[in-house]
Amino acid sequence: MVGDIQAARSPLVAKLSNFMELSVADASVLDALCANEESFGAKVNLSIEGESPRTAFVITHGMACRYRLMPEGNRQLLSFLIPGDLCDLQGYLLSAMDHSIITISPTRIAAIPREAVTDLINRHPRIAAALWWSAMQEEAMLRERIVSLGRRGARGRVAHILCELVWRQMANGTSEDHAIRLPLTQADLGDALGLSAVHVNRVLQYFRQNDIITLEHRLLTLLDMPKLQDIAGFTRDYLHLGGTPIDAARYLTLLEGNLALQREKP
Amino acid sequence: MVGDIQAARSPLVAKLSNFMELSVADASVLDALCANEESFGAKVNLSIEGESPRTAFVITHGMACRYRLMPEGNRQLLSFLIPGDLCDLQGYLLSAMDHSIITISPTRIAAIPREAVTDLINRHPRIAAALWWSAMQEEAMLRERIVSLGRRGARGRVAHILCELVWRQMANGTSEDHAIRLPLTQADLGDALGLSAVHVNRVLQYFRQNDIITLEHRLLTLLDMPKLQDIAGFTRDYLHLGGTPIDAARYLTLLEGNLALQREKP
DNA sequence: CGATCTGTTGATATCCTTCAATTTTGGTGG
DNA sequence: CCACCAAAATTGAAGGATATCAACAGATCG
Repeated sequence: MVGDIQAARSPLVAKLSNFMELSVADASVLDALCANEESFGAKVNLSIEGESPRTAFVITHGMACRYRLMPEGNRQLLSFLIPGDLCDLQGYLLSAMDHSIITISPTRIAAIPREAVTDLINRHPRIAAALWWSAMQEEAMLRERIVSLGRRGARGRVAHILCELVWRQMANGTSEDHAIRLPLTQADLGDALGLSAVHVNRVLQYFRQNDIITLEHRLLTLLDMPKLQDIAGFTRDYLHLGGTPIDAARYLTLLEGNLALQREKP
Repeated sequence: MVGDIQAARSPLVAKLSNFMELSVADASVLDALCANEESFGAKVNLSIEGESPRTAFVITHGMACRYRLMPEGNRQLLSFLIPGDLCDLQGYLLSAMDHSIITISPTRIAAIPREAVTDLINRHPRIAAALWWSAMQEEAMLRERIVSLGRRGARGRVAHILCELVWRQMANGTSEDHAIRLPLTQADLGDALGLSAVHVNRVLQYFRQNDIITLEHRLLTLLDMPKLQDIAGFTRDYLHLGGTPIDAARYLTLLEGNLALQREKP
């Protein structure tokens, strides 16, 4: 389900296609969401903790992250946002952000008006389901990070996040064969993994010396993905890239049918 | 917004009332969800990693937790589930659980059929919004746990989780004045916080010796909540207990109006 | 009322941090 | 295109927070 046909499509469509076959109509609805792009440079705050959330948006290019600033001045990165990621779809329900979002590399995002979200949910049950799937995937990634921070050593943590980023980029059609652009500094990785930048460096050295990865000029290549996954204890299960259960698919078809019926009536 | 009137209500209604004033009709719709209770003893698995998710459910009594088992045999607890918590509302979209759920103390849950969820979303926009709010709160708690594991020391972690549990129980009408039932062992706390049980013990000793808490016979009392919150760097902001932004409330009223109009037509 | 969890305490080990110095890389203006 | 500056990466040494091991005391439950 990963890669292939989606490669040509927008990252959003490619990503959601991992969940479920989308019709051409569905795909164009999704692509329409990405119409109004805005560009930002690196290290620009898109949202700030305490302020009210910006409109929902999709990442179309580049990379950003959610983070929290601690009283002592250090950071904790919470998640990375890559093309195809949907952010804060229901954010308008909250009065204040509980964390901030900042771009890492130059990034483009497309705002999604509140009404568009409501419309998708009311009139496109299949896409709505895909959005929920996406939200559940995001939650699963947060849980996986908790597992990393709680129970994996430094090597496992670094290995795991590298695997995750590569798999995510394979899923959104943005990677070239186990190699991805990785615009993160070692300090960024440390802030994401609860490690010091120095220690991240030593772990990366170790991976390089054992021919597991190369990482230079912001380009990461996994030379030995099985080994890296083994060090991480990585399974891609939590990304739920395997498609929908049959009865869920049937249920969605049923909902679509009901909706068509309703529309004919008046 | 916390406590008071909700105390008499079901935990679910009490919890969602922190987000938005609910009508009597809304409350009875929610209470109807809790109709079919099932009882479980302590340490009973409600869901198992790899198996297909059970129907969505609400916790009505007791306590459970989500967790992952590591290859070496140790556990990482991911979140605690307490009365009023909604679980896996859209779970039927996934083919396999990526973690397990186990009861901690004897627990009662009420299954929510898939159709009930769809119905809420289509016909009760206000309740649907409350469900989203609840989901966003859950996500925020996961992020906060990441912050704890990544950037807080042992004392901060323990302090933080205690504060969180107390605030959550205040929000669902289950606490008595800074005191709550805490059916967790020190090993459980360690598994949740990425600490050894031994170290959790030492931290608790420290809190007791400094008259910050008492914890005996599974009853936790915060003697000095400000101090504990200070040690934790705890703010309740991320729980979003402060109510809806005005324009979101207006928007929900608008949606309800549209819906009523639609219903009159045929 | 004995068996088994749970909690408590001390001693030792380890992984990771912090600090500090140096090199390398990357970006920017002349 | 080169010189220069700031940011990032690298390396070594020393210290600290927490894990692990082990033994015992207390609580809980059939």
